Amino acid sequence: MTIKEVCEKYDITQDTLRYYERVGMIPAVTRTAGGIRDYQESDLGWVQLAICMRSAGLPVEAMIEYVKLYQEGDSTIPARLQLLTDQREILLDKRKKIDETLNRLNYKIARYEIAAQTGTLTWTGDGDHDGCSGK
Amino acid sequence: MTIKEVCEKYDITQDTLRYYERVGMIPAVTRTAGGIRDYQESDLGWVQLAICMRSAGLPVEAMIEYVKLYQEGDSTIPARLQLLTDQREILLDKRKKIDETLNRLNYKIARYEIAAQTGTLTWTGDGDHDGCSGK
DNA sequence: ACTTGACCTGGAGCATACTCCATGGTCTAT
DNA sequence: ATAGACCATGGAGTATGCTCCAGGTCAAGT
Repeated sequence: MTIKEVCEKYDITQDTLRYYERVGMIPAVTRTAGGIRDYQESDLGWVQLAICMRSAGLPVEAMIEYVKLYQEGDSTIPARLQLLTDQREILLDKRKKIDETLNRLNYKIARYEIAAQTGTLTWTGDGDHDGCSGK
Repeated sequence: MTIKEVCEKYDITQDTLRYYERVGMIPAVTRTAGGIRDYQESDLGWVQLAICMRSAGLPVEAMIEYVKLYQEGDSTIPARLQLLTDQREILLDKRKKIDETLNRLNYKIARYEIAAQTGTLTWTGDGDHDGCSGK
């Protein structure tokens, strides 16, 4: 599979894909004799993983480390497990923050929907400036 | 309340707080006669909101726009409602991506926990290179 | 063999969001 | 009224994660 096809498949740019490989976020991709990338299934697996991790906002650095450990063989399994659980923690935190912000947004949106009718914002009067207090 | 106290209260640096004000992510903070920031409750409300939105990863740009609209008065209520719902959409998407990545991480972690015992990774044999396929 | 389009590399450039000075003013206690 | 702590501003610098060339190579069709 050419880089162009992979990019279309995953909706990502060629530059990004080459960048991922260059920094070591994915292992070196299979090449033709002429030096042109020819993605195999296993290469695609890494591409998918990289895209998935990045889409959740995990640092490029973490993936680089993971790939590095992977290439060092089975002795790094405990280290990889540690890395994965660390990243999971980070994502759980992140999701918590998002949920908090969603609560706040929902509260504000509810007030704004009323305000859009009346033309003026109603106040809770609890010092909640513009509905910003969250809670 | 001085900038120092606010920073300690919200665990943020003075530079960041001044930056937020400078770019317009929060409205101009109350000052003493000498020009020193003296945060009032209403100022704190905005600080809280800014920190909350940023902690969820919403762009600084969006907050700047929101504050700008807020300062233009009630006529911008519909625009503000729109902005808030747009940002909510973004957060919902983001949470979805995180959940997908968490699923994938959980799957990998489960396999690694077994691998940490046996010393080798077990394979699903479905072309799921290193458990990367997600699904 | 030649054209043409896709691909290659290395390196510079860019957007976002801070972060870090240097220089100078404010304030409080002695 | 002077030290010492804290604060202000403007601007430069940094980290992250791409993104965009320039100049050259590779490969498929004619």
